Amino acid sequence: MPQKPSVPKGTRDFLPDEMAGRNHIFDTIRTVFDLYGYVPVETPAMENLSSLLGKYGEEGDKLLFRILNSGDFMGKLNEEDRGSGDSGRLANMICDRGLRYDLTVPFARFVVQHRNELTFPFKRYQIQPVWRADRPQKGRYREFYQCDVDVIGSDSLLNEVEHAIIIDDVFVRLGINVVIKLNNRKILTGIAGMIGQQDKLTAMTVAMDKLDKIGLDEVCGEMQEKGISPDAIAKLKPIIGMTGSNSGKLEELASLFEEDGPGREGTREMKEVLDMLSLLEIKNKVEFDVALARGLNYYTGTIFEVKAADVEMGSICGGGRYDDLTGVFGLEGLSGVGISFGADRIYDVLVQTGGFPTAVSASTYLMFVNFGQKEAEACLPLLEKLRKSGISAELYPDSVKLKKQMQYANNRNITFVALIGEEEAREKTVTVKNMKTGSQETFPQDEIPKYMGIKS
RNA sequence: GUGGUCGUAGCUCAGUAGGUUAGAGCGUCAGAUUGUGGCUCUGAAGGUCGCCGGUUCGAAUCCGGUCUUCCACCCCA
Repeated sequence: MPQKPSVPKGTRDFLPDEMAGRNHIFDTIRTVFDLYGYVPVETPAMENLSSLLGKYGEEGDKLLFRILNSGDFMGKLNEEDRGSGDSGRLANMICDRGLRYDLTVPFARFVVQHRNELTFPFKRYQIQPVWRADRPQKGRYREFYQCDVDVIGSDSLLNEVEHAIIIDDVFVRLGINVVIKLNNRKILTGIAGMIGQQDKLTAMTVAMDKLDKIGLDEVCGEMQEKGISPDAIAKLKPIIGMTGSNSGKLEELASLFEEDGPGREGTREMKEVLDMLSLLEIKNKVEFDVALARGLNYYTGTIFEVKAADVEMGSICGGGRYDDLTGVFGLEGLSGVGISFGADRIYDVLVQTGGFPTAVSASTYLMFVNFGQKEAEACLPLLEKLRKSGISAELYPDSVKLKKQMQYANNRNITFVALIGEEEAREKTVTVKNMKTGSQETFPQDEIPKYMGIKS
């Protein structure tokens, strides 16, 4: 009984044409990461659940893919656990591992584990898939690639500046216009304190983050629902609705905070980052946005979010500073900052903007037609010679009709087809046809590399 | 996780008052053209109409469930 083949919800296959586009993205990002002095690492697809749970907030825990233990895991449970019907509780007992949800938390684990083998500040990049049991939508997948760069073991705001430049550099190279939004968690903390709602910080920021989407009134409405007093909302409204230049907004904001509080510190940091950035030639728009919050709750300082300027898509890059992510793994006082590029969304953006380079994916440059065992054998030394000189070449594997072999070459965008039939084999010649122009010529086999050299 | 939506040939889609053999374009394959692709012409293959069940004499069509797609919420890359 043949079953209809399929892949799990939210996952995808990638065909060669798509891979060309994806590799273009990965190559560009990797080139930039290398250029700024970051080194690559990889970590396993699965982590111990204990490393993952509790790092992303309640929502994150729900979206973790859990891996069922091997062996007789049910036999080890007592009656009460087995029959409890509490699937959440049961899952915790029969799953010890899970698929990673992002690259930052595994990296924190990695840093603590290998601290004695690393040189700090440690600048690493990591390009690997992550998994989230989210409900799929446009630009939202259950398996997708993140491209992370992080510096760990340095408090300097130079790192934030560097990451902003990396963002700009990557998107300029990819030909995507973006808006780089910046904020600082300390500013948000300061605001919450100022309006007397420290305990409602999360509810406040979650609501504020929706400003772009639902507008000021709706944001205020949501905050009211979440139990923030009307008094506090009234104070908050002018802050959220603040407009003007980055420095103007910052100054206005700073004046509202008390001298030594986190709010003042946040504005000071933000100003420093923006001032340094103004010394550089950033092509994309950099915007200080008080309403930017970001969900992951381990961020403590600067936060980043990048959106495509010309396409409606969620954020295509995001990140921030986390002061104590390694603390939970037993290494205190190590601050890090990092950003993550979402390769799959970037791909979707490029598809929509038509931004992929037009060059067709390079495949074989020259193909030998197969006229039979003997003739094919005459091609082998030539194949070898071409490949050694860096020309990608292949021999059609089966001795089938010429028409079919030509069609194959045509479909695969192969530039040259070389024919060594009975006559050519006898005369030690080869006929090379240029598939783009349709012209062909016959010459001694020795001259193939020369011919290719001239033509390439 | 909540609400909605989609699913017909490899691809893009037609096809309902429920009624014989479910169609088109593109692609594929074969031939016209025995050593020459793209263009043209001719022909062919290819479908349990997502899956399971129900209503009916009869279901691609109506109903229920399920899976998938896409969308909103939630959250995020």
